[in-house]
Amino acid sequence: MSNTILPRSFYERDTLCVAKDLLGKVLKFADYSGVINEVEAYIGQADSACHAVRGYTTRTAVMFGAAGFSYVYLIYGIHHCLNIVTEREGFPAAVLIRGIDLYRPVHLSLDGPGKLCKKLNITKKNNQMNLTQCHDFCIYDSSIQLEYIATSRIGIRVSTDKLWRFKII
DNA sequence: ACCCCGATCGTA
DNA sequence: ACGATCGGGGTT
Repeated sequence: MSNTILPRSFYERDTLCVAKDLLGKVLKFADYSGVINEVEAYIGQADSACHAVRGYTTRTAVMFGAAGFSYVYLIYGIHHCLNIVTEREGFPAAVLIRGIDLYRPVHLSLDGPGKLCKKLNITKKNNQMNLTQCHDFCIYDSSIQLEYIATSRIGIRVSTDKLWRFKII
């Protein structure tokens, strides 16, 4: 398993490429490590499902910022969701981490962005953190190459023609 | 100051 | 397939 932290240049690319490439990579947060197995892409103001569709606001500011930063928000008043900002500065986009196979400190399949954040104790306090410079919160490179499927995004009632959810099979 | 609704989850 | 749930983003 690689110990190389994915650099800014990894995230500062086309969001669909970043999303697919994140499959099989290792999410590290505090004492937790797990292999990413499901993600979704949210891309720019032309994507009506993207939070930034209505432009620059307090909440979406981080999506307009530098790639490789976390975007954590509360959904349904209950669940937190973890995203990683992508693309160049000024272009709002991110990849939602929907599932990981946790292998440290315990083996556990975490399917669903809310469950994932709850188990790892990721909340808004972890919003806007730089994932490219610290071993406490980052994503490690990996040579794992796996097949995946592309589907429409979960819980989204618009743009269902966009197959921007990617899941390892 | 307040209204509205959602990038979910668990149960059926 | 569907309803519970409620914090906070966006607008007044």
